[in-house]
Amino acid sequence: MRAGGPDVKTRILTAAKKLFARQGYEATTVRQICEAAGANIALISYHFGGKENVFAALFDTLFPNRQIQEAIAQPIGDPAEAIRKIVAGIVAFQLAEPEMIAIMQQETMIDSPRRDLIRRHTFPFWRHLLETIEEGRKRGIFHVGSKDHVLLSIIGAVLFHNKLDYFGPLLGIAEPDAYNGRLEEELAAFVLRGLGCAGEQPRGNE
Amino acid sequence: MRAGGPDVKTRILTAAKKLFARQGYEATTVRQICEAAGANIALISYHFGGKENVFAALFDTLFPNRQIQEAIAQPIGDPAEAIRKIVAGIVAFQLAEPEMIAIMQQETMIDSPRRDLIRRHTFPFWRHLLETIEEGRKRGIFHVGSKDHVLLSIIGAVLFHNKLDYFGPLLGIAEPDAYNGRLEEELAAFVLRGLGCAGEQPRGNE
DNA sequence: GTCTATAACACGATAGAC
DNA sequence: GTCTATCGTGTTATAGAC
Repeated sequence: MRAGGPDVKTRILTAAKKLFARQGYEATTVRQICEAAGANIALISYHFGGKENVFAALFDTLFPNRQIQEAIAQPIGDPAEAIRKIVAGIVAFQLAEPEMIAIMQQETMIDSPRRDLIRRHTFPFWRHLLETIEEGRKRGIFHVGSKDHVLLSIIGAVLFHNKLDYFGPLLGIAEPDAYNGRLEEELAAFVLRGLGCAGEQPRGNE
Repeated sequence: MRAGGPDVKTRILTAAKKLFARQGYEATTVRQICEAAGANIALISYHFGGKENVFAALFDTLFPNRQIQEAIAQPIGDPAEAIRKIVAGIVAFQLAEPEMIAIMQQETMIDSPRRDLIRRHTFPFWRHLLETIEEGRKRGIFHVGSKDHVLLSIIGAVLFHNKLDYFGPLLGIAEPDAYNGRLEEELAAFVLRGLGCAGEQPRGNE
């Protein structure tokens, strides 16, 4: 990234996002970030006040906090449709900011000093998902044993999709997948079937 | 961990496993490991030859490499039953060595120098899962659009269950889950429904 | 606002004594 | 096999010049 484009703060944020996502927070140094951003090493301290504040700034500026607030403010309505919207929202964010989801996942995996920050940003959305599951079960639309466990299954299933490249050596070469459909439909169908949603028919093998 | 128990190499491995799982590889220092193991700082170099070799030793000694070899050597048979066995195997390992799965997940999330090591240990098992999905689809038992994407959904759903504590603040207190069943049944049922396995009826809300 | 130079410290690894 | 003391390096952060 050359110094000609956006301002320094933005360049640092963009570079940090990319490196945090690829290497993890701990393995990424401020030297690396500044080099990638075409910025001097001292500018992280000057503009943000340290590496950890760069991390926090990422979630304040690039996480869809506002969209989440709006989404959870609306009544649930049809639980199956609400699930589709939730899945579609995650897929859209994954498409717009894949590194942010990667960072989020990393920080969920360890007991880091950033854990609470991540929770503050994500828990409202996950609470909305949990309430949707409860509503669907109450109405007899979803049929699951444990709402807590099924919540984890759904989050894990949806978020893990950005690890397709990790499994590249296992897929692709031998017998490429003929799938050309839209990811969000595939995912929503899997989740709704997992929820025991009767209306969701298994897809045929065309 | 006091020095009275197992030998030093074992104590170091146990301490490293715990700290890697909790904090991540990069955030864990050899000083921390040795302190927790009741061992001198120089003994990691002497017994293992460095921090990275401690990591590799963990997967050589504590990962169920032999069980995996045996499991994938057998013919698949009934795909639905094979899926149940795969899920049960993961749940059993998660019960026996939860830290190993946590470490595995972390290293899957980043592009680390340990990535290939993890792949070597885990890919045979994931390949077995993928082949089971293909077999079930070929027989018309499973109905999914993309075997690659559904593979990721399943792995994500099953592995993410060790993050129940992370979501603790979201669950439990307000409206505790009445679930008392066995996790492996719950998980296998979710996965098989997700696979569009017709025989798998949605569970009732008892 | 940006840079150089450096402080202050933690890291992994090991030489050498026992 | 275990320990102390230390080496060399890399880290974040910042003082001070411009």
